[in-house]
Amino acid sequence: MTSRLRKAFFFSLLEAKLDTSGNKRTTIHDLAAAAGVSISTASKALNNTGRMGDETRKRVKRIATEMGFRPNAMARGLLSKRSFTIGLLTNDTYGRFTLPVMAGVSDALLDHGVSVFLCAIEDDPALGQTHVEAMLDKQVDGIIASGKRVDKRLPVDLSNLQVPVVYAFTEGTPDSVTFRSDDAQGARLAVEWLRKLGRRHIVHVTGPEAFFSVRERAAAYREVAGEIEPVMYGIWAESWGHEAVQRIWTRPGGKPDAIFCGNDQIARGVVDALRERGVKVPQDISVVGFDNWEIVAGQTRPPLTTVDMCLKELGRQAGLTVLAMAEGRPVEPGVRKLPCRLVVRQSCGAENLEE
Amino acid sequence: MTSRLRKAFFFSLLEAKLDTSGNKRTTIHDLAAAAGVSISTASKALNNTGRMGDETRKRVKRIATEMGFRPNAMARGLLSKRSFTIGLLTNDTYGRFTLPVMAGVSDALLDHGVSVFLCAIEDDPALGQTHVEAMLDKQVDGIIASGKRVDKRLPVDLSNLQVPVVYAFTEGTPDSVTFRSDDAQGARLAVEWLRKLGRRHIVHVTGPEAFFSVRERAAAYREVAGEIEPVMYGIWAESWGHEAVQRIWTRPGGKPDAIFCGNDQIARGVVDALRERGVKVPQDISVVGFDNWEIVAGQTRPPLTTVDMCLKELGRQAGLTVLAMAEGRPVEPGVRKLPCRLVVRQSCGAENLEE
DNA sequence: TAATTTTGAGAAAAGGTTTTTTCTCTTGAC
DNA sequence: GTCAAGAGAAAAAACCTTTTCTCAAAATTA
Repeated sequence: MTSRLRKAFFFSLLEAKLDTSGNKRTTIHDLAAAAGVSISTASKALNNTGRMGDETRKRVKRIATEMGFRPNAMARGLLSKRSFTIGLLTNDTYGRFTLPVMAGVSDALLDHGVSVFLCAIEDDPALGQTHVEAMLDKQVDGIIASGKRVDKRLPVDLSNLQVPVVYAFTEGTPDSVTFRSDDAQGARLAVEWLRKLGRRHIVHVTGPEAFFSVRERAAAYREVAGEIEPVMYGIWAESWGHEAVQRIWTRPGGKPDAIFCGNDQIARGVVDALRERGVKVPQDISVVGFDNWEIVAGQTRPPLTTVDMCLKELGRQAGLTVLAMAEGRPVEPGVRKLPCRLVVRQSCGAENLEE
Repeated sequence: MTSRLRKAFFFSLLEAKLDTSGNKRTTIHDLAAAAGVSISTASKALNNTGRMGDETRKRVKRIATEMGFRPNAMARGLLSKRSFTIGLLTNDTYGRFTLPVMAGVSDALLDHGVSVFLCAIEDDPALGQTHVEAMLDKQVDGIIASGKRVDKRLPVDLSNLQVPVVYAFTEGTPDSVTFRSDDAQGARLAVEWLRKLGRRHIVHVTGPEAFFSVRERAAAYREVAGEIEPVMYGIWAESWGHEAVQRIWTRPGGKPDAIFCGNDQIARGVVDALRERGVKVPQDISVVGFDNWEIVAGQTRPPLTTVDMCLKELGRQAGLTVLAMAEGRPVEPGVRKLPCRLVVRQSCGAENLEE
């Protein structure tokens, strides 16, 4: 029996004895004792650092697995000044935009061992402040601010924090990093698709002109729609889709052969109103939505062809960026527009028309 | 100049000098130096523990505020073995159920300084395992498992964890604490409301019989509906609502004067189908939904009267419970059913009928 | 063979806080 | 004038891990 092994034996007895007192977490101390090495050697073995015999390293790793040892993140963080934690701040209570963003962030960071605090502040500055302070107390490595509108700030000041901040789908401060979708490109995608299908008279029914996204999409529509009509601004609701159809069909003049809607809810209202009028979608008219909100786009009859803003990808990039900043890697400030993609379902009649 | 003040002066100079190197966080050490007291005194002053002069305590607190000192959660957690952090595990990607639960949890725990990790595992056992391990690494004080169905387990084993686990809107292990809504009571609420409005012939159109909630709601329907018809089981989709109306109106026999639907989507399908048939809601027939999913219930024409499962309250209670367990307070295991409430909108014609 | 390098592994410090223990005064009583 | 009590505050230990430093032994070179 070598000295090392004897020591290991002695320690494991000792530990076994102590262990009866309570079911404490196994620490690196226990691991070192069980493996018959010093704490430092155990640490180095696990982290693939330092110098030691190959056999020692393997043995420590094996025993660590057997014991189910997992290093205490707090002790580790105390030293490294990293918590491997970030905060996701949002004022989107429905989760329409935040959940996909969250999924992307989480997906990107999980591999790096980073977990995400979700903090929903519902346009309440006091609540926002409280959440931010809680996050700072928890030593988050960074914060992602997310919203439901790219031209509105969150009701909380993140400008002088000592942790990196990235904005995703919400307006950021001038010198910050901001991710948003490319609304103009998305709108072009939709309108060009309609034109490719042979549609020539395209109407744009959308949300309030006060929204930046609305203006961007409208500008793109005007740019590529060919035969242009005044953009119909309204609200983000099915009822507006209904009303818009009502207006179009009661006014004099020709009827459109396509309607490009500002979001899926409006599109759904439009489709329902058209059906009630006996206008066939997609045979008589094509309708395209925006957002790809499954629950709306998928349940519409027929299911909506719509523009997807790839929010998960947006979240992924925001996550990687805030991580890079937390690790001190240089990140260029500015607004990054991410491309949208078109999701083809049946409201434009692609299959029929392409044959 | 007293000794204490001289010391404070010396230290603050020293600190000022050191501070030029980098913008480190102010620690309790800095605070103690600035206040001219020892670290332990500073700690006790802030935590209202120990003995010291009233003046000293106040001075330390004042200086702490001035310096913007916030204790390092990791150092604190290392000692107290509490991270003031819990994990919320969910497989509900839409967030239909999880977001309200999350809001409640967060709301309940924010006052206690506890933050929430949201971990979305999409029915992927490997992903679930990874998230759970990440949470354990981060030393969460507890875990809330949440789902989209009360009779299904999350695809991850939480039974032998050394942290407390509470189940919310998902099935738990036998000896665990589980929160769920009282589906039977909710269904009774709906049907009793219809009867109170004078409806006598009530049909129940609902989701798949395999769902426990469906069976509970159906049983309650049979119990209080008076004139009973066979429950119409189907799927959770608008299309099923359409089809059900089609079936009811094409079969021989009298037509119902009320339809109690298993969820809001089905109810919406029903309402739309009725309108298309020229049957007036709520004049000719009352429709009531289940879930109170704003985006569906509110956009239906007319807006749906529906049963709200009070998921936020459910989350709140789950949060407080897991906190109690984390603090070692005794918690009785078992299934806790929380009452639902009826949200009256216009699909039952309450106003008209009550006059 | 003596001197030098390499290898393997332990000791110790650091990180920021809380808690327990210890120390130093002051004050009042005998 | 000595003691005891007690207040006020400092010192030290503890929490768990990583990292740097040190040291002994083995291997290599001169």
